[in-house]
Amino acid sequence: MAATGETLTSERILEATEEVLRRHGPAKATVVDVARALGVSHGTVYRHFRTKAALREAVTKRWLDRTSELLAGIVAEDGDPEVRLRDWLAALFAAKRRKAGLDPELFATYTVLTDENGEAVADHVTDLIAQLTRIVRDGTESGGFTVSDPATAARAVFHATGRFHDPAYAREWQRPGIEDEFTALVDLLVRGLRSPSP
Amino acid sequence: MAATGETLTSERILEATEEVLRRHGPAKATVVDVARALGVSHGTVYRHFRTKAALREAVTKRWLDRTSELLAGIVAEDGDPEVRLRDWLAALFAAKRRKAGLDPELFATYTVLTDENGEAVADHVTDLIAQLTRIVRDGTESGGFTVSDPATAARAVFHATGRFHDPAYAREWQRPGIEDEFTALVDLLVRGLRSPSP
DNA sequence: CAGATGACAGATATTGAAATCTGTCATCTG
DNA sequence: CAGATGACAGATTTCAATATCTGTCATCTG
Repeated sequence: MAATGETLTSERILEATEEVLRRHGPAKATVVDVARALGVSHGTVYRHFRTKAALREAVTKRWLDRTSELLAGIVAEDGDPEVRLRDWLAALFAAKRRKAGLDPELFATYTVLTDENGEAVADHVTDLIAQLTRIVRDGTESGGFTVSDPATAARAVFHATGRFHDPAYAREWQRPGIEDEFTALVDLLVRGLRSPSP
Repeated sequence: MAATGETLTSERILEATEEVLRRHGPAKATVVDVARALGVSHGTVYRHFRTKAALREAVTKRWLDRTSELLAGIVAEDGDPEVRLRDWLAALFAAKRRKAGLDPELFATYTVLTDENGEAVADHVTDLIAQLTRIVRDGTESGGFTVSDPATAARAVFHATGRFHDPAYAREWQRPGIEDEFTALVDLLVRGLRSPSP
């Protein structure tokens, strides 16, 4: 019997799971904990998610999607593609750095989750590169950028800036001078995109 | 009493330590193992290295230095800086990828060692960026590159290519298409370095 | 009868006692 | 006496017993 009067939805299970992960961390968060938090038996949770791994993957996807949505707004703007590219990269860096700085434990928890859900991360990366591709293509069509293959260039830009968005580098995001390094790299990449063909 | 007639040098201890690490892996390699491999008591090893951590750090440095020396050869060549830059980056990628592919366990062992010796790695990175800076400066002076600060640009290039030399990405180095990604990124960076000032 | 339950088997994690290792140092040896 | 040794204390790791968890399913309930 549920402790609240609300219907038990997958959505509510995901919220409870996030809370349990926040409280106990990724190593100790169990399906039993999630069920207890919801006031149901753990068998009920398994009615909505086939396995614990599937539940954790769903939580991971939700988390990644929040970032995607934030950045999609910048892609949709109209304005100078170069400015949008810089804004997009800066927003990605800022979002990650903010999360890592604000609640390092929670960030570490999600880093564990992303490490164990390679496919969800790959999808997310595909999504982000598609967003970047759109900006680069806009820049190519409006004449600011001179790349032959926007998708390839976008992929290169994404991976080149990994140091500023890959959680593996989170430790470095607190260091002084990191902002300047970010700016120097983005400047170099933008110069490369604008450069007259070789 | 040593099993061989040779004098016990720090060098011989380092060689034995590498062998023990290769055989037992980073988690199980002990100072006692190293002493046994040399036919001496473990107290003797402590006469040459104050702690186990210092011993492992020395092994790590040796390993990193081998890569530095390899690349220093390319820096010293004379020839088109753009070509040297491409060669240098390709050599770094190839060396890492070769090691990771040839003996994944040993590579994993050294990845653990580098993870626990942040300072040695930082020195190594400083060294590599200094090498890159020399190439970029040459390119600037001979007119091929147009950057205002070669050291900053070199740092940006190094970090931009992290995906192709940071052991954290070793898994991706086996994937098809990785060569093309590498080429696309290096092309973009070189275009950025050559680009007329903004 | 749709949805929830909790007992259950096998897998995984925790725990605490025993074994091993690290680092020191008084002693030994060539 | 420079260099090596091995006994030792405290720290760390191993191992096996114990507890908890995951995932299933026969049963229950509104």
